[in-house]
Amino acid sequence: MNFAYNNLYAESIHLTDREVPVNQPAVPFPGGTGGRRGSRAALSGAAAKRVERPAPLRQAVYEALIELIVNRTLVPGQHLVEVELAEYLGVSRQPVREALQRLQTEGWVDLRPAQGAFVHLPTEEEADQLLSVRGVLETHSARLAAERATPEDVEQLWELQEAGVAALAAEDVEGLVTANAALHAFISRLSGNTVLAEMIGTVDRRVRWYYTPIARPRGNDAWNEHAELIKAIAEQDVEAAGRIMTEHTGRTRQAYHERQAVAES
Amino acid sequence: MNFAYNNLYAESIHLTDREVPVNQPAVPFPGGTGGRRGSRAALSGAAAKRVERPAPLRQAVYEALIELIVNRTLVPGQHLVEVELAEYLGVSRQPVREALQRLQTEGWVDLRPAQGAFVHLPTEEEADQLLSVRGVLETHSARLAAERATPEDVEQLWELQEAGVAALAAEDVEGLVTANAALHAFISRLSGNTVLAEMIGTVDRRVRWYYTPIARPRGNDAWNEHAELIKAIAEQDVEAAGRIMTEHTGRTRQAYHERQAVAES
DNA sequence: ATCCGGGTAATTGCATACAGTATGTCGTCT
DNA sequence: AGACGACATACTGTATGCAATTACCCGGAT
Repeated sequence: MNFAYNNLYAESIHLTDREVPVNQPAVPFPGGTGGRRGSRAALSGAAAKRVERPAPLRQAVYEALIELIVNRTLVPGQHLVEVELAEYLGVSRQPVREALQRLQTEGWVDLRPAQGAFVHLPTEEEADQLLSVRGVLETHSARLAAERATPEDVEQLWELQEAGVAALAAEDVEGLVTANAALHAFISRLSGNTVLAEMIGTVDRRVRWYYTPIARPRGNDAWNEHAELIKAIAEQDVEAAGRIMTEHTGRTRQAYHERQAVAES
Repeated sequence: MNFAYNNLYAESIHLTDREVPVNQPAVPFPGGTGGRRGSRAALSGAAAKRVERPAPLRQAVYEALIELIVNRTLVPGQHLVEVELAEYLGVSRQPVREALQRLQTEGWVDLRPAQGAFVHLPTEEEADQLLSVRGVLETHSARLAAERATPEDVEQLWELQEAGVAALAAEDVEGLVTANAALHAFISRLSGNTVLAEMIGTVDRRVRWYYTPIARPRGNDAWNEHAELIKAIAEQDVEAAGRIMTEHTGRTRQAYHERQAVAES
């Protein structure tokens, strides 16, 4: 049953965040085990992306598990048995455990001592709180983006907007979600605040997990609001950008609850 | 050299966040390995805290490492060799590795594939960004707290305030930092948003790491601002609470930079 | 002298083995 | 029949072993 081994590499080796493969600018640190790193002056300018590091298995496992959770193969509340995951992914328990550690701190699974990992089971209250936090972070990011966006950035924003509208017209739910994520991610990057952008990244990913089911009906309004937002950013209108983003995320939050209400009836 | 083994248990077994030792309300999950849990009707009402779970070593290691980082035993940029840490803490490499995973996602260390863990080396820019995000989160939390605080809560706030002022008078830097953390943590809990509170918790802890050196000079003003903030919360004045917190965190941020400027001269 | 090369030591990454703990089941006693 | 208790099983937690990669060191060539 370990067909997935290849799959794993073929599919999810886009080592996105974290796990920095770069070598730091050789800072001479005080304590340390002993300076083992020599200084190599040249080549410092070009931001050359080091190719093909031996991407650790834990990274691949981590991403594979998120994928399995998001697409509901692993359902909330499910007990994740380490050896099962390991066999399924064709690795040993070790990288699985390391991935689980990371998944825990990011809220995807809960680790119960001596009992193991369980796919996180979000309550409606928690989802609401997450959406609330998301609103605050996104608003801040929108304001900063409005301050700093260049015309080229705005150009890119419009392109992302078009992609989203196209997906909307094509009823491409998958594409819609992706486009939405891309737009918000780009704005967060425009903010120039890396810490903020990373935080939004993880929060949004979780939001998307809870929220995917309602992406469709909200689509129309959402992308109109996106257009408004881009306009505000283009005009560097900080207040407007912040206000629109607050409303935008607020409506998303509301849509979530309405959908919940329907789902329970 | 493994005297630290006892230390480790004696000192840092206050399993704070995460690692939920509670047994969930027995949700019947669809997939799962198979329902192994029986239902026990009685005793369900009383919220009895299950005592003394076998706290995993990784948890203790995690906390020990944070302590070592915060108190500068492990200096930023330092290469953390797994077997050294393991020997020092009196455990094997395994729990160390798991702790490092978690430390990475929370920004304490950087993991470079095939090279190991390095204590995170914060740039001034990053510290600024973190302080910026902190301001936003804390402001949100202050507003929510103002909405919901009961007179009893306000009472507690004043007690925390007194503790801080006392530490200030006694020139107790350690106590000052602790009191400050306690006050902010309490407010974040008052917000009623658990997700927000947790996020503030981790952000604040990192801020404290960067910021501890300047806690003293800023102390006086900070605690005056705290008093203002509590007043606003007591009057349930949401706008004022938010504004004061924004200013408060903004000043902290400014103080950080001024201190940096001094340090570099 | 500097740059390039091979060789060596050190360290990570992964796998496996063992021990401890919790759960489920069956039998027995009241 | 219900409840308690011992046994068996499954899974996690921890330790150890092995292979692969990396960084360092030193000698030789340019």
